[in-house]
Amino acid sequence: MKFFLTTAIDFVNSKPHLGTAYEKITADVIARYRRLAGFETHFLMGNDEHSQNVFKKAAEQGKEPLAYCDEMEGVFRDVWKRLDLSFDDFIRTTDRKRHFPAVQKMAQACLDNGDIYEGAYEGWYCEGCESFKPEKDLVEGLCPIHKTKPQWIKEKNWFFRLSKYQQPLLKHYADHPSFIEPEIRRNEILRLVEGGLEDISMSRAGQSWGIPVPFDPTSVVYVWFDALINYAAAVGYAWDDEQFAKWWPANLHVVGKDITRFHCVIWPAMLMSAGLPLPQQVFGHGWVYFKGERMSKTMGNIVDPLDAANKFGPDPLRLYLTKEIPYGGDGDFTWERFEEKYNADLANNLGNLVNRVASMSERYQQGRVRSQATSGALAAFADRAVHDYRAGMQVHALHEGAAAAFGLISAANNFIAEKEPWKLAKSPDNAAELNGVLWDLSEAVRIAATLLLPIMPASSSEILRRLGDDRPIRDRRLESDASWRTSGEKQILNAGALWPRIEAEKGAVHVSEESQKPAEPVTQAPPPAATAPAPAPAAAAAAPAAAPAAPAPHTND
RNA sequence: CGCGGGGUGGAGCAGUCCGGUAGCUCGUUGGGCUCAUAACCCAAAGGUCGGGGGUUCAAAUCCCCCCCCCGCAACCA
Repeated sequence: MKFFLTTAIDFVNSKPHLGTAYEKITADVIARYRRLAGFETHFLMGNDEHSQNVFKKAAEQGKEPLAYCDEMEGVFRDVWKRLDLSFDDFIRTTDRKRHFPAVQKMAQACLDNGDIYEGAYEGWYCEGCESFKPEKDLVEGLCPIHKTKPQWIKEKNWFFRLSKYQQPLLKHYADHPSFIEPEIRRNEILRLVEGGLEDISMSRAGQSWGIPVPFDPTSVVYVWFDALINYAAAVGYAWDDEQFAKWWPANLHVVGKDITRFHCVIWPAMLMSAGLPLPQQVFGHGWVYFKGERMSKTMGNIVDPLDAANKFGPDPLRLYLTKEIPYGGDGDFTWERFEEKYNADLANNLGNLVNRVASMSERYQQGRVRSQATSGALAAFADRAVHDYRAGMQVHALHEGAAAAFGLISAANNFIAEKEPWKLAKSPDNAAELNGVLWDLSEAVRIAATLLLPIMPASSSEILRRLGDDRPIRDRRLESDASWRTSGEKQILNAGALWPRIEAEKGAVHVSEESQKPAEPVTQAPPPAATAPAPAPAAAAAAPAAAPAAPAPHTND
């Protein structure tokens, strides 16, 4: 079984912020889950470069647009790498080998199918904004941003006959109820399409930055029409039929809720016109707000995901974003809450559990724990947790998957209190029972860590390593590794705290102060180490320690 | 009649589609334990589920009305 998923490609006129990272991280969790579940998985990400904003930004910096984009690719890849994203491919819309031919082929295919025609677009055009302004946005006839009078201009445009696809789209939605998820987005789109569709412009005249329209060299393909095609372009459309046949159609497009309409309306219509199969599903995730407010550059409240990743490794952030925000809905991020969850879930529960189990194993049995044939209540609990986890993850209820894993962790902590191994250790008569308790605990931890591999790859690998299993992530499978074992033995390593508590007087995570300031000219240097709290270096050290087990992007675990 | 999201114990949230003892995290209080990262376990206090009306044996959940909060120019997931 194959699974091909994508994220939206990003404009490169600014570096990724927490919201962008949220989409990539959750998509990565899905991708890693699919691999763990045994799917042959292809996870695509990329950059969207043919935007006038990108063009302008490059000009501002006195750079050639392409050179600027090359540079930004490095910036993006660096962030993604530090967040431990396991994408298999990264496409850029300036890719002349893959993307250009795909866009041109699809444009031609739509033309050949009679869905593209020449027309004129006219309206108020603001030169400062380089865009048309709807009448209602003008303030006393002037552009509200530039305070200048826009010109009424008429521009030759090629139009895509979107209106023709209203009924086919509605039929597709009806025939494929899970095409749009979650349900709320589906309802929005249904209503939108039921209200009627207008043809859309798919070209721009007189611009140089873009892909030439194959049947009109004086125009370039409009950035949205261009961008959507990346999904097909990446896997071979127009340049490798065999690869394309293997991966297309995509199983899942993960996108933000603001652009679901492009993916649920325009993109499927384009594919229908070009005679290609439609993706299986589009998932429109919600926004992550910062202290209840939308992150925006002008507000200056952009959170840099690397602020968290640099101090604690990517995993606490990955956990927060998947576990604390019901996937599909909006969520909120604050440093206080991040810290709270770090302490509760990682330091107090999972981390401490690993520590107690390892410590007792070492103290009582020199780290050697042998299997026992009979499995008790904890095993039954683990089975249920795995079941709940799969049920959640399969439908992208990532928060439920995470909760299931942590339910098992909690059960294990409970189990310790109930069995009181330290009492058993007082008499040799109880040796067998003690070993049994430790075995059960090590199994529960092993399974919980396995379930958490997609969410916290490096940390989970490290936990598994301490339990005597250092196989790479790519060799692990839910089927075999998330089931309770009744044979074998483990050599358990007691290696110290994975996540030292943040004992903050008002927060060790005080990069927050920086993040709240209005955006500054770009600081690409990591936050000053001097502000790091005492425990932080240890925490940071813990994750990197596991780094070798964490595959770099492109190596596809 | 603009659109959408939301209003659930002190804080932050889930549950609402498929009505039936209101659940989770944090915090508070009391107790337990000592393997562990002052962590862990148990118990308790704390809610008219925004307000009103309706349907029902039964409503946070379904129907109607009202109130309040947040987004809806652009960059932006």
